[in-house]
Amino acid sequence: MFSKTCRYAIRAILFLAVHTDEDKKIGVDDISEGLDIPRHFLAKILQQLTRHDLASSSKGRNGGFYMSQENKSASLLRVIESIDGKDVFTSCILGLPECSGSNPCTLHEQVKLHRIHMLDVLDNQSIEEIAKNISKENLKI
Amino acid sequence: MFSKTCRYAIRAILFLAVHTDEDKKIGVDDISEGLDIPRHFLAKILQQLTRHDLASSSKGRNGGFYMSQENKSASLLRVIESIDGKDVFTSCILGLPECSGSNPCTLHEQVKLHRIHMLDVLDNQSIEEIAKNISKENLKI
DNA sequence: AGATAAAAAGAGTTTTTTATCTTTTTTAGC
DNA sequence: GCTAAAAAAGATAAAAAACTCTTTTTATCT
Repeated sequence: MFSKTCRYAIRAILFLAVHTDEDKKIGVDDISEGLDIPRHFLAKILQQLTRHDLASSSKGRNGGFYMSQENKSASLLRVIESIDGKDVFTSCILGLPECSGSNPCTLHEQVKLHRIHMLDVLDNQSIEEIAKNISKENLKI
Repeated sequence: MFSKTCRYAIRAILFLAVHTDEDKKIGVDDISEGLDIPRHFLAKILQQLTRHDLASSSKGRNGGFYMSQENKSASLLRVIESIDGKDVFTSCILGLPECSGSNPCTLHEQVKLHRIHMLDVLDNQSIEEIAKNISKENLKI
């Protein structure tokens, strides 16, 4: 479904959403340990996410990564799209370049509903809401 | 969603289902041309599919690939699983090894329905049925 | 039997993804 | 100003996926 990088990104974002805010930052090492994701690779991903305004960071002593209130109001879909590309859920499932509603591939109609549902799940709730649910239900990240 | 190899495999299978049967075989070159898939790579994929009994082949002069009636009665899910592995639709969407119903990850419940629907679409119709629909509706492969 | 045409098998190569290592820049505290 | 601690950036390495080329095996036709 998603690339490994993307799965790491989702988990990192949710981890940050649960554990940080404007006045509670956290370093790559701690995130890496908490999620069991390779340190340096994770650092690259976090850089990418902050560049895309999906997370925040501050350099220097007492610095670290965190999610601002604004960051937390975004949807997971934006995270996914920033890593795996805009068209993960819209491009043809068979990889045909000119597949569309008017010129559909075999699976086009059949997969349509499923994708709409998936988009719905990923776009119609904020990262903050998911984070609250994680804390409440004690879910794994 | 699926690996490139898997998408090629699906298309090759559907192409064979539409264009061949026990007495009408077709060579790799023609399939490769018809679908615009790299020849040698496609050959490997077809070998893999025949080894898994999802397509058939005969060597030597007048040989080629084809789908037997039995082959055509399988579902696309089997094709997908034979290439991308058994657990494309069952493994954790975040890649967590021990994610399950009793010990779910954040997205587990939210994605569950969607996956069941997808499985349904891919498992509850035979390749033959899909092929007939392709011919009838003149759909792209 | 020999030639030919096909898939099968094996052995690369290239590209992309994933991961690591090193250096630079920035900030805070002393 | 100096030091320490952090992210940012750059460069490299390893692994996996995608793709290619060559040889071998098998069947058929003449």
